[in-house]
Amino acid sequence: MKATSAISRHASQDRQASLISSAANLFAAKGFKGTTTKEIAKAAGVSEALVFKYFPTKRALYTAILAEKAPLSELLSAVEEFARKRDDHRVFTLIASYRIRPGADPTMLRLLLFSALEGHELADMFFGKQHRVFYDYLAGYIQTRIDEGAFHAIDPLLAAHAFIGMVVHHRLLHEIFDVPLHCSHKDIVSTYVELFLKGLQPSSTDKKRGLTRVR
Amino acid sequence: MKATSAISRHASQDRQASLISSAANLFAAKGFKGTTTKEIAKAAGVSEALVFKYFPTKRALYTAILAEKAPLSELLSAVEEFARKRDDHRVFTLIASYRIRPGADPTMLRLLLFSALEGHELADMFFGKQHRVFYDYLAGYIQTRIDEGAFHAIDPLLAAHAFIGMVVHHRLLHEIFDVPLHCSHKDIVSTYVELFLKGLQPSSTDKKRGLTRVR
DNA sequence: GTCCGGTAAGTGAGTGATTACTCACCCCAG
DNA sequence: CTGGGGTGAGTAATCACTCACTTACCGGAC
Repeated sequence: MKATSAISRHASQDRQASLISSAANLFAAKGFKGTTTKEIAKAAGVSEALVFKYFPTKRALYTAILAEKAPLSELLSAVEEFARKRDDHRVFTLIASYRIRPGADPTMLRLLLFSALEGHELADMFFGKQHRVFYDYLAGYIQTRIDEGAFHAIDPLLAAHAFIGMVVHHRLLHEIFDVPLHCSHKDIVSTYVELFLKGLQPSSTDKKRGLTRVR
Repeated sequence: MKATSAISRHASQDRQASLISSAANLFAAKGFKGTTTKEIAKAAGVSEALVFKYFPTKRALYTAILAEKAPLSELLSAVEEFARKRDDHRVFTLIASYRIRPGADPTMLRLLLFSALEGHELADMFFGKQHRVFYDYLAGYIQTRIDEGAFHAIDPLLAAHAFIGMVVHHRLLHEIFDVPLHCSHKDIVSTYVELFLKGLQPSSTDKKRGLTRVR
């Protein structure tokens, strides 16, 4: 009551943020169409009318969620450090451990999938502009290792897809389809990394021929 | 008009089937909540009221879609033939080529994902009872190859997840996220199969020790 | 202090459109 | 003339969104 002006000087921003996070959770849980503005308001503890004071439409609230989500930059810079050292295991372990964010946040995978399925622009913005960079980066790293002869000749983008596919699929099974993990996360990561790196080992014929197919 | 009674003696069954397929397409495209009964009726070329003559509720129509979808048995028996011959390449190529059905039908992946996200029982029935058998089968095959010393010691279920993950992820990117394929389907399959099989090759230490970890 | 006025935060009670679903009725083959 | 396939015109509920309105808070004028 008294300290209101000091503590919540930016009350409107707080409201906006809490609306966004409430909405993100609900959209992730039940989809855009499956979530009502009344529910969002209730979850944020305000009246439905107020939602429309902050966001002109339900859709605007939806797209606003985007701005809240962190980019991949932190992960990429961490990965780059190991990449510079040509430490394959660390590079891929790191990537697998981060489990191909959206933010390691379990709601983001659902949100992303819902967006893609429902055909919203969110999927394009999120996946197209942020996530796809990641695949390209990984493919680039694999390409340089191929050039160095550390990996055998393979389509690097396909290899990147394969690795991320293994990890993401596991996350998908676990988080979306409720398949229980039958071993620890650490075991999963190390098994996948080893399997993948072994699959990329240069074959004897490659070494002989010095083959490095470029895409 | 004239031959109606002869040709469509089972008019009601035809109607039912066309309603189911129309509904399946729409649910796959826009989700359960995103599809209206009016749209379904229009797509099937009947009045909205008729929909409710055949199915008591929208949800009943949804669950009825299940019965229409073929089980995995054909794929499994084809795979089993190669499995008996211990022809790893053929086994995995076949699996990858079938692209981990639902029926090679592109709508089924969307339908399955929507179901899982929206939390319908369809996901449980479809994935739980049909699809999961497939993972277990694959894991079983991998286990026997490990026992024979053809593959190195690895958690077989994890390996099965990894392989199917690679393929499904690719399908996901392509069909759900509209990522263009940058090489032919055949190339993708053979690359993935080779990568995977190479990753499973027994290491020299395994051979020496005759290691076959069982889960 | 206190009174004023302007402004932003917040709401209850709607609005028209859309939803899943119903019902009285029609049509026509047997 | 009867019964099943088929429909137009509803209905109550719910939806996203609006509006008239109250309350709370602020900086000054006196």
